[in-house]
Amino acid sequence: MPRTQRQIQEAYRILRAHNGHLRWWPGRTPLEIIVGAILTQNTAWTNVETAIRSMRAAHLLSVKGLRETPMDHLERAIRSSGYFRQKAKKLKCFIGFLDEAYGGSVKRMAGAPAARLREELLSIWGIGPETADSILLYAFGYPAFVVDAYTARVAARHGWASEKASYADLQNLFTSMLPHDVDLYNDYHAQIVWVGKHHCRARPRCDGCPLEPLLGR
DNA sequence: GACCAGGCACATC
DNA sequence: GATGTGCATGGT
Repeated sequence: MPRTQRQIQEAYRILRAHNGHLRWWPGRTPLEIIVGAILTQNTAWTNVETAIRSMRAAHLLSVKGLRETPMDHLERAIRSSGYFRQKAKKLKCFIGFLDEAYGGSVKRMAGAPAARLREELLSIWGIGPETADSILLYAFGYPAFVVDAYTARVAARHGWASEKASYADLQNLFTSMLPHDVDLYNDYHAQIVWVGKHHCRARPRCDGCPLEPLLGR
């Protein structure tokens, strides 16, 4: 087996043994996961948690609530998540699509084929590849491997990909090296975020990183 | 007070 | 296709 494939598989074994299954996504319903996926764009999750609590208190965590609430009210509720005017618009755009294409039913949407869903999600203003794949994987349970800034960093640090690899490059890398398994994709992404937060930052703290033994091999 | 955080759209070359 | 910029809050 090639070095890169061996390392990508070994990295998961190490992280899984270190952390156990991380049980992502931290959201109660598919709609809440979709909302979280939009709110966490380039934003610390702690800020998103505050926004979600505030939305719940204001009864905005439902299709009806999101559809009917005035823009300024929604903006106030999600203020803590940053870019709140943009994100309020993004949430409204998603609900607009959901109403138009699936009669406002998340459950009906979840039944559509994955390839069609990805195209549709990407056509919605404010939803790019990472958000689309997060929704496919964590809200709808399709095997979409999620790539984020941490994925790029970890892959570059370990020599699995070039530093300027595109989103599609990185996604192809992992999906070609791993079994196509929803539960594996779910946890692998969560584990990469864990490594990113604790070790593989812009200024990496490789000392004590469970993946340190892989470096230089 | 800089720097960073589970991106994306848009303008410009 | 690659590169630059605006969007905004809250923690370190």
